[in-house]
Amino acid sequence: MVRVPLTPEERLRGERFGALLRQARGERSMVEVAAAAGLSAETLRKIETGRAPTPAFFTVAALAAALGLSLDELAAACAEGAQAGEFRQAG
Amino acid sequence: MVRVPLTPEERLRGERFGALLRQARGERSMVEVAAAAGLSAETLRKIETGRAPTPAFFTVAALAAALGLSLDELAAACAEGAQAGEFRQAG
DNA sequence: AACAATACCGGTATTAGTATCACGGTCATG
DNA sequence: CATGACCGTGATACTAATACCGGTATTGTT
Repeated sequence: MVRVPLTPEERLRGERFGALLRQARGERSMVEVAAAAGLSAETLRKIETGRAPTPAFFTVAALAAALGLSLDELAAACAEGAQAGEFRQAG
Repeated sequence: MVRVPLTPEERLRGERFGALLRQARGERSMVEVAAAAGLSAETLRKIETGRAPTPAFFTVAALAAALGLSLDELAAACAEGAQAGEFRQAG
């Protein structure tokens, strides 16, 4: 076992992370936001649904820029949720 | 061609990114910082040397927390450096 | 010189992220 | 109803991130 599989906690964190992004996307379409961030819509979908629980840093950075989110707040929101075991909205 | 290989620009960005992290690490050892961030020292080394140019978001978040860095500033610093010639948006 | 700690490098194994292809649902058109 | 366009989704293909092992060089201590 050279690479540890993602833990359930990490997957849960990914789901919260995706939920935050989806919420921030609001009424905008996946295609539009994905294009603005330079990703494919499928990749954005996977991130939002938690099927890609640990996306690349620059992918997230591009998404955050397209959505007007702060990376620090995004990470903090997920970390907080992980500690409390509860989903806490940012802002 | 299902997944586009990393472009030279992305690799260069990874090198700048790693250099920033190494600078922020200062006198602390790789082992210590890696442990603080919950990574293996080899992974930290690869990130710092640019051999892992696009690390995972939460990996970077943990590193930034261990180093006392802001994710937004980190991303901004790399984006600034990327002004050299990176314009690959669709459209 | 021997020993220990740190950092660099190549190879290797395994999981995960990302892009393309193909399908179902909805709305507008004819 | 049939057709087409758009969105979201699942399956598939392929590259990259992460971790472990062994070896090497440098530095500091004894």
